[in-house]
Amino acid sequence: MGLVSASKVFSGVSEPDLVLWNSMISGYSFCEFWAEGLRLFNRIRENGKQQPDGYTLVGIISGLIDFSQLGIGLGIHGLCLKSGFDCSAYVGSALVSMYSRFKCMNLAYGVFISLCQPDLLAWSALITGYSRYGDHKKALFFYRNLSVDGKKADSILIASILVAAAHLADVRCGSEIHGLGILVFDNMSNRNVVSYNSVISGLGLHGLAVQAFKLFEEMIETGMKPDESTFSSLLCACCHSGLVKDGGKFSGE
DNA sequence: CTAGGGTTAG
Repeated sequence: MGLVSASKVFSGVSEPDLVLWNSMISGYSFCEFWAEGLRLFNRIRENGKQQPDGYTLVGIISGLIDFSQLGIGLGIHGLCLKSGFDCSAYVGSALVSMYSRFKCMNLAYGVFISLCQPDLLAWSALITGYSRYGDHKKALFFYRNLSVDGKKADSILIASILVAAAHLADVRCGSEIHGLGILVFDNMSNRNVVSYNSVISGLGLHGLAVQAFKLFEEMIETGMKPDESTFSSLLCACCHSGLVKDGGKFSGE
């Protein structure tokens, strides 16, 4: 709805400045009209009066959400590498994020290491990408490197870390990784139902049902309202620990 | 004056 109004206003401007172009492109991207954004991008270049800048590129890149748009993304990436465009750190992070969304982790990593000073968002995009790709081990590996780099994960990144830690039930390095998940969780200031659920499911997968129940009780005590995912995780914990009777307690819910 | 990362099970 807002997009329609925006494009009406935009089309009424005879000579939009770069900020206007960029805002419109971001608007299209945000509403998943990447092709419209790309059309504007090409119009800027055809006009020749302005050069797309970092904002323009980030706008386009962030609108590419599906693997089928990989070709477009590669093309934009190529343009970024060419001189004449202002490639800020934002653009690099946006590219890492885009390739992560496409599950092209080799490409994401390639962009990541080319950044001289990757910021928290670039780290976050990479780590989340590995997690989404199913490589939780690598996600946690890079999380460690982030700490080595002297950076501190914020609440957004922690959400991904917890998911990765919860999924990693590898017996050999399980306890270590699980410890990391717990450590992150313990240091969280603002836990919510999702973060509790993530850790409860992680504990369950590691066969630590007793700890999972303990956390569940803590959750209740703090006045948090467990949801279906909480109970699902608790049931899972019972399966992994052979606690059939305890599982029965939750089945009535 | 505009822009980039995230959230639960099997």
